[in-house]
Amino acid sequence: MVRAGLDAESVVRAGAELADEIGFEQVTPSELARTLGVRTASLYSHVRNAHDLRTRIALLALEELADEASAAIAGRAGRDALGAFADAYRDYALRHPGRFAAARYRLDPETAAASAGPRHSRLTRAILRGYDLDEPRETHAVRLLGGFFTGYVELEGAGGFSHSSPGSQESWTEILDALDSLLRNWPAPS
Amino acid sequence: MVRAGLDAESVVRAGAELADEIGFEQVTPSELARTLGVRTASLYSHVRNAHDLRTRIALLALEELADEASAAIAGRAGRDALGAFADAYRDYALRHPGRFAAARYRLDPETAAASAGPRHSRLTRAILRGYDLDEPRETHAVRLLGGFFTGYVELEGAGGFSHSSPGSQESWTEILDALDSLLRNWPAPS
DNA sequence: ACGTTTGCCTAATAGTTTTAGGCAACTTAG
DNA sequence: CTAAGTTGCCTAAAACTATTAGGCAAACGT
Repeated sequence: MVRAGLDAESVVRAGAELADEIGFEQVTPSELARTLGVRTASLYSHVRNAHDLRTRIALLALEELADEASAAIAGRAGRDALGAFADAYRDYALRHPGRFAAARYRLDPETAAASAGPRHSRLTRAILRGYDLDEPRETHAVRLLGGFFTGYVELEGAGGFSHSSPGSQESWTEILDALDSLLRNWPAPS
Repeated sequence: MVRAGLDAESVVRAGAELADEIGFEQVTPSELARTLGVRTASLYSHVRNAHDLRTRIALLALEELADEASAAIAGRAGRDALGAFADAYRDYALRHPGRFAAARYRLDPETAAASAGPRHSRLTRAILRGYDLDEPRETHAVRLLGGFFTGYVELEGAGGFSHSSPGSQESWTEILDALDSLLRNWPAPS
């Protein structure tokens, strides 16, 4: 019998691949086993259960996303860094819709804390160093950016901006300009 | 045999209720049947299949959300309307996490077009009337707000802002002030 | 009261998730 | 180069889930 030669990592990687093709929700042990050409039960040596499989795909996606964002902002600052970071995020989502959905899979608190999630906040903070915001404003700004990137890309992926003009790319650029301007002129607290 | 007296509407309503309790992803025909005290097969007279059940819950949630947002902005304008709208959104999500997740369920284009989704855009546009933005800026602003509300609430729900100060409520208010200021001073196109 | 509608049931089929135990394909050490 | 150990995959089996078909009786309109 010829072995497929799988291990935990290759299984999760194949799961991520599959997610991009058929959607994260549709990634199940049985479906994944089918595409790998093995019996469903065989996956259980590499992954604890369906939830564990999804969790590992989520962790992989968070890591990849942080890596790409990190590379994108290296050597940049201000509006330049903001644009590069935002584009890294959006490009990843468009290129890997299933992985991006995975990145929003609900993790239990301990897993989330040990994930690349916190790295995302740190990267966002790094960008904000180019704008001098004091605390707590910097934290507000991190949350504004994180929320906006997440939500915009989700709505775009759901087709919310198709069939209407202007195109999504134009809105994206203009909104980044607007946010850049806001970060440079954050209003005084009321 | 005592009947439960269900019909399509009550089944969907119970499904929404269940979603808030155990999470939208976990709402399945069998789980719903269990809570309703009927056999799984019985639900199939009211709902075509599992996907149809979820779609109907999504449509209900979109409708409810639009109703609440609409009521919230009645008689308000400017920062006042913006805050009321945003709070309606966020309050709904905190009060009904399962329904809110349902509202982001991927609908096929025709269903989406016939849903309350477009009403959400119209409501957002109504708010923006208080700020005079010309096209295409108004569209950009709709997308900025829609994206931000969606994403912020999602991250908050996932626990992204717990265990760190300042509290989420403070960020929320400050960010709304900041967005209000941005809408009044949207930068000229580059 | 009568027929119609409809809400729910049982029965059956096909597929998914997960556990247990086994064997053969590789790997490593003597 | 063989013996021992590890590991990757398999079959078998139990417990669910999704879905279809057909039937009966409760409720409803006349």
